[in-house]
Amino acid sequence: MPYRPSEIEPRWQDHWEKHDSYVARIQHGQPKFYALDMFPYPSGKGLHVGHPAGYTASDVVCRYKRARGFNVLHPIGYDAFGLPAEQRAIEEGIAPQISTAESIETFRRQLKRLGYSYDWSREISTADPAYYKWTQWIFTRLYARGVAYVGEGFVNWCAALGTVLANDEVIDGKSERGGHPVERKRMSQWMMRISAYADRLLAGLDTIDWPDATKAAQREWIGRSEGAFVDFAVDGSAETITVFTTRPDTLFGATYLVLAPEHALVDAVTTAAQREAVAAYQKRSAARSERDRQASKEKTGVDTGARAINPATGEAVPVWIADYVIAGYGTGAIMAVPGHDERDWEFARAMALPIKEVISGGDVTKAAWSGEGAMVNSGRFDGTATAGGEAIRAVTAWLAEKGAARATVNFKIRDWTFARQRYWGEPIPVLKEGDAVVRALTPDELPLELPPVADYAPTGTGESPLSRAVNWLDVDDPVTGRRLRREVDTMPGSAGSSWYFLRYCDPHNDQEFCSREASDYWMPVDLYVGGAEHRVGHLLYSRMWQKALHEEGFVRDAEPFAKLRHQGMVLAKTYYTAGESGKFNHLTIPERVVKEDEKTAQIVAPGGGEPVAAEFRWEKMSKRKGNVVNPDDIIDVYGVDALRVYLCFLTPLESDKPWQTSQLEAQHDWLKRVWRLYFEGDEDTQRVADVAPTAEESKVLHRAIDKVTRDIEAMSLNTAISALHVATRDLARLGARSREVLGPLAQLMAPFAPHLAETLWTRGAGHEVTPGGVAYAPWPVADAKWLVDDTVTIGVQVNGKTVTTVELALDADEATAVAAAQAIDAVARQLAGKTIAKVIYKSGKILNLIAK
RNA sequence: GCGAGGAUGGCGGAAUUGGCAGACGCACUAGCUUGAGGUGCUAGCGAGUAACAUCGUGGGGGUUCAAGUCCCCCUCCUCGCACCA
Repeated sequence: MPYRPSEIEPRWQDHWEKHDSYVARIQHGQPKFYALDMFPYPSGKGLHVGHPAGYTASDVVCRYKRARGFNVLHPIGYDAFGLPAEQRAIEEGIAPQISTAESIETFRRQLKRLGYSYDWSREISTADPAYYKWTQWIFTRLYARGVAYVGEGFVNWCAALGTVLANDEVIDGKSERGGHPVERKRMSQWMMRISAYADRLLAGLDTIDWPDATKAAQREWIGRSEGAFVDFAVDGSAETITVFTTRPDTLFGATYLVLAPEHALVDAVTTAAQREAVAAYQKRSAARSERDRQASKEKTGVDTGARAINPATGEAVPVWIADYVIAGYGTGAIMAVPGHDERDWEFARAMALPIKEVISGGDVTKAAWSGEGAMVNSGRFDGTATAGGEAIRAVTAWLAEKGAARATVNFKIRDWTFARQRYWGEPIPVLKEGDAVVRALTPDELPLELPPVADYAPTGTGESPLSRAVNWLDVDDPVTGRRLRREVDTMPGSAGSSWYFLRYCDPHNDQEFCSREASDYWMPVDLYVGGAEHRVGHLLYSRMWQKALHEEGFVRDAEPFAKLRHQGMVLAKTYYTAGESGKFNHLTIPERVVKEDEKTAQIVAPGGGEPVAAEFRWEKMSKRKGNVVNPDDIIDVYGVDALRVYLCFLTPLESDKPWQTSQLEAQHDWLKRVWRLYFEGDEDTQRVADVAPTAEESKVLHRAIDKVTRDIEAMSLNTAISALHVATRDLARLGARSREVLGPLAQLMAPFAPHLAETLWTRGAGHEVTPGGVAYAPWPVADAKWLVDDTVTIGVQVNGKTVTTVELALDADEATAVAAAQAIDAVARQLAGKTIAKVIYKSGKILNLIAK
């Protein structure tokens, strides 16, 4: 019988499940390994092959680590709250509780079919009250610490969705979901004071093994900059305008101030004459969405009529408002130094404001000079060099003495809007009287469960559909004895995912979110694999929650994820046909592809007809583009082991993966060849025998052990598979049948093709069937004596150019090597008529003859 | 504009960190096998030549006995951020 994945795969999956093969238990004294996958959002569409790309990589590592003696925790669950289920509820009237449960069932079935070594006893769902009880509890702790607070701020209001969105849910001024326009609106909101953790979030990055790009993105997002607050007294007023600047050394060149249109002092300082123009400008700015503001870099603004005193020069400078100054950054006010800041220079030009040179080195009549130089026109500081920051320190110190400045550190990161006017999220566990929060719920009052509602549609007023749950809404509070109202906002989707890695450590604990014993043992996560799209969202929020819990002593570690790797997206071809313009921009889902070359194709459009010309592009799989591959279909034909091997082999982990069925078939064919190393004939006659391996066979095996081991450690799974290709090919050629060779080979296969490997290990190599299976058989160790040859082939160069190769004894000395090289015709030809002036010989590497 | 990462055959990609460029696959070509169920085996496959010579890792310079790898300049691509003072 040939290799039949459809028969062996379900059998082994049953075996693992029945024997709890991958259930993790705390074993003090045994090294632990915690491998985490970013848990999926269970959509109604089911899993697509994008999910297994990352999940397979972490599963390979887990299976390898078990064999290396680690106590492995590899859990899975569902990030179940979120907009899609709510949209379905609105459109189809299906309660999110029900549609989510159905989706989870589909996901669970599909994930189990993929043969991952998950500990299913730890499965969680963020929408399960037993889970979100603790999300709510953590919220109350954060509230007690003042980390969660109600703040007035500008939020992204999306009228079409009837809700407020987080910054990272807004893309190009439109909602991430649906692409609806988003505008800025002032609103009272639950916020998370992530800004208070800015320094620690920054410092922690130096302690963890994460991709550089991801660290860079987080640093950028946090946006630390050193500078100073500088006070400008408003002429003829008691008000003071404080600006933030990173260049106090340019203060003598500050020829005007600019306030953000929303700045709190605008009304107070504006003169009567300018009141009308200022009001008009403010109104216009408010109506402009972020998108509009960003679309145009053209400088606009209005003079408030006010004059402020430059604390360095004592001069009165005009105070303007302009929307190039951002209300939420720094103090929302700047000192404009047009001579040395490009934006200020442009604004000064447009508004005919004075430009003054205070740093030498450029020509400020032509452009702003932002380079280094010496201070000029700066009184006592003239001549001070700006390089090295001395000028900045000197000016700041001088002003500080006068009480007009304070050195400070400013962060770009804004507090995290922690509320949605939506139904399908965790209820925020507080009681209010009017707008005032009276108290957070106590632990024994949790979970505060989501009540059923009749209508899930946004109320449109900005209030969540929970405001319709009248019986739930108002409570006679036993603690205060007052009639109080529940918060109708719910938490954002990122709430439940900000701590799920902790719950996995202790998923059934109903006394604590996670015991210290469990988190001390399992945390931190040793390997986290997931998409790069979560760089500044989830991966930042999770770090913040961990830090907050750490601060309170609930967890030991300050960082949750010791090592992070991203997996690439699975891409598939999308076809575009020509529109009237002649450009290939019409997405067309082909019924059939007739022929195809590098960029173009002939396709038959849906409904048949003549083939038409099309171009294809590699794009992320999506239902809309008709290029989704369902793992079930692949597994039906090729088996899950082939899919796993294919996903590992196709590209390095972090690269995007262009879907190529022919490559998948090739890996399936390879597994068939491996099968034939162990079984032959229609009756599956066992080929493996108790015979001593030949030297050649040992060499092939031990080199594979060495390479596969190093590659898995480095997460270079594509090259590990290629090493296995080589080993199995060579062993087949050698006709190997020794148990001493084919047993370990099955173990090397096991992380990648676990089902096949179980069969090869037991029925093939004759090992006993055990509850844990091949995953727990000690990983083979490469014997160094097989890794080196007696002889080695090295390159022979003449004057640095490779001429040929020569086989030498490993320990051949220089004279021997030169003599051997000279005996070769090609070398002799190159050396004809010349004498060897110098010999460079690196034993085992290269021989280079310098001849003249 | 700023930040990060890239550029190697028709394609995906290898290359103990300076030492035989193109491992392993796909696609393609040829031969054998098979001749109902996504076959199996063998060989070839950077360019160029009849064969050598030769030329080849985005372009240009440099360091070195030796550069895909190190240094300088440039071009292009991808991803973040983007009027952040």
